[in-house]
Amino acid sequence: MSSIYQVAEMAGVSVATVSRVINQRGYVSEKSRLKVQEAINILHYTPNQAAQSLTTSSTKLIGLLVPDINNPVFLEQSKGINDYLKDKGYILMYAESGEDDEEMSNMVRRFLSNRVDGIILCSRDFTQFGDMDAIIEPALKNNVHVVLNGYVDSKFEIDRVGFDNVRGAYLATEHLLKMGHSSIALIAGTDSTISEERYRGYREAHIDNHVSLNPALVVKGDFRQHSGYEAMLKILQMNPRPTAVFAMNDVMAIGAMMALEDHKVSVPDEIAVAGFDDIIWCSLIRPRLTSVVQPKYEIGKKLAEFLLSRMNESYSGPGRHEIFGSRLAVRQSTVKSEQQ
Amino acid sequence: MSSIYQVAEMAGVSVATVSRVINQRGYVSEKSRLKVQEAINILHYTPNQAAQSLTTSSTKLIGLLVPDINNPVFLEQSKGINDYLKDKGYILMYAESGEDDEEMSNMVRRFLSNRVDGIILCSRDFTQFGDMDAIIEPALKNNVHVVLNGYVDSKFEIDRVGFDNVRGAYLATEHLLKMGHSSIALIAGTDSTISEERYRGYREAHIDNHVSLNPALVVKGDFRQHSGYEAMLKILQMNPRPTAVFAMNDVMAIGAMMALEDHKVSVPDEIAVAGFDDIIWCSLIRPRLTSVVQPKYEIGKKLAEFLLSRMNESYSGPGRHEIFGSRLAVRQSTVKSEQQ
DNA sequence: ATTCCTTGTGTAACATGTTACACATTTTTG
DNA sequence: CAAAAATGTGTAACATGTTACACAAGGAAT
Repeated sequence: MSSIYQVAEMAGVSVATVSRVINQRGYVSEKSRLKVQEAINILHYTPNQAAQSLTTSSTKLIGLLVPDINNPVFLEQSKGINDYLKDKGYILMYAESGEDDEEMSNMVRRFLSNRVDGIILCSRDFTQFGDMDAIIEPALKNNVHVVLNGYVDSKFEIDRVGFDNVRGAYLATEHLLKMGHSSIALIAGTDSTISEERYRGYREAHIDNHVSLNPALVVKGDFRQHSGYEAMLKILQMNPRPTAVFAMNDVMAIGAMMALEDHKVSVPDEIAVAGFDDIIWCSLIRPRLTSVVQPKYEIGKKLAEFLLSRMNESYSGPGRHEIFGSRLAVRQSTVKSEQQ
Repeated sequence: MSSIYQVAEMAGVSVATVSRVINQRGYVSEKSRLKVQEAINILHYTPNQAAQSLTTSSTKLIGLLVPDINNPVFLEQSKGINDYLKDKGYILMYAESGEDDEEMSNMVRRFLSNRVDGIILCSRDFTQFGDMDAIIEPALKNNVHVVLNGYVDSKFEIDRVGFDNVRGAYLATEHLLKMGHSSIALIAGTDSTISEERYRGYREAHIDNHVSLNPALVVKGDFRQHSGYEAMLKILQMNPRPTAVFAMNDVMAIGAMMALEDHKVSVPDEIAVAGFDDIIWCSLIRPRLTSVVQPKYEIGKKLAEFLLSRMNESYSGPGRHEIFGSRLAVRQSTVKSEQQ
């Protein structure tokens, strides 16, 4: 790898001059500039970011930690983050962490070691981490800002971007109730704030519409497709059988629909299904899946925006918490053909 | 950010000793080790990768350039790459480049600037780039190895991982012919080696099965969903109307199926549809889409493997070219119900 | 007792870039 | 024309690690 010294030597100038040419700063004569430029081309020289960041103490690197790159929700969020950061000259260091304290901590350390300028942490739920503060403390103590997508109780002033889960679940449940269903099974996710909030929406919609809640209708899943499938098998055994199902995320809803397909139960005529997240698969599957729309892309952008404003110190107050609102996308899976 | 000097001072030893503790190299007394460890904990110290890589000239960073993170094909490939690299201590720098010379070149430069240890370039087709060699030359000239997924003519000794497109297209076409279709429309992709090869498979299957080729049955798309939709509209206008369609990738096949759905043409009874890539969506859509299985995950792993073997110099011969074989996943979209 | 390992630690050079400061020219101003 | 300002360039210090080499001290071998 060629260094600035080699360029300087070839161009017959000092390293300071080369540096000035590259960074377009200070005075450089046209003649010197040309000679330097030529040397750079011949040597295919690129400044070493590592060395650069030693002096500037900025790497233009942002660490992004997501639980699962394959999950369409995080994928689209990442896209929002990337789009916002890209033209500001930042580049992402992606890492996948599963949902596990240990690994998360390691990746944060790895990011710090790479002296990222900031860190974005995404999770389905941070409450599961024993001590989230312990994970982010090393970053904060070293003046690297962190923003989160999700929920945490933290003693630090952290910016968070969230989503109105209560309202979203409320909308989906209300819609099902309005479609005439009075017995709506719920496929829940793992114990977490998200699950709690979505449950609360489900509950409140029942109360507001004067429909009694039946705890027996709640089946626990784990946010993954297979658990949706299994949950639906249990629901099919129920007597009387519910006429609608609300799953706490789309992936489980799709698993549920597959179970219904395998058992030749028609959707939505025999059982209506609604999901949450509005991932792209909702429009692919037939019948198309009714789902709560989460502005994933915008959430990603907002995360990036929060982070950048912290980094360039245009904001440094208490932790901000932006909550994005909900909308329901009504599709075939909840609307009987004769009602269309 | 704390540095090794601060740790050394706090522990009352020299920086060399701290370095030895961190890298577990050389002799360090237990007493010193403990003092250093404690200082590290108190300061939340992490070695600066940038400074580290100055001396070791290794960053443990691998640059990965994909045209579109949202495309399931590249996503799964990335997963394969990431899984292989992760436990070897490497971390990925993802970048998305669209399919454009300029941007690609920039990102490679950016990677070099970050002194990545190696670069993986993915593309649907490299032949579209005027001068691929110009893009990778800066890397190679600086001793940074590059591996590619796809096709290129290069004067350099580059490892490539490809896929047997001819055979894949052959299998899909043959399958359709065997199902009794003699008029098979082809939804082609953009001009590229991939398209050419997939066309060749389509052609050869016809010849081997003594079915005459009809150029009028070929409709051009661009590998994207919408173009598949449009192409199918044209196919529906044909007279006589073909009874089967083979799309050069799944995304277009799915677009085509949506067009058929909108026009109430039943799949596979009136028109059979087959795609290429076997993305996850094939099993989501109804009827499930018959598709050529590309071992995307394995391709990703192989890319990473090739790169690493170059990097640690366990291989340094001429450019290798591994071609993965094909298999057809026959699903509902090509098999009429009474034949099942 | 003398020589030779083994263990433990520090000093200083080096990796690559940025930049404050010094110095030399030119050009402009009064 | 002298003084002041603008332009152009180099030297050296610094950012943060790694590591070769020097030096000490304690035992073991001769």
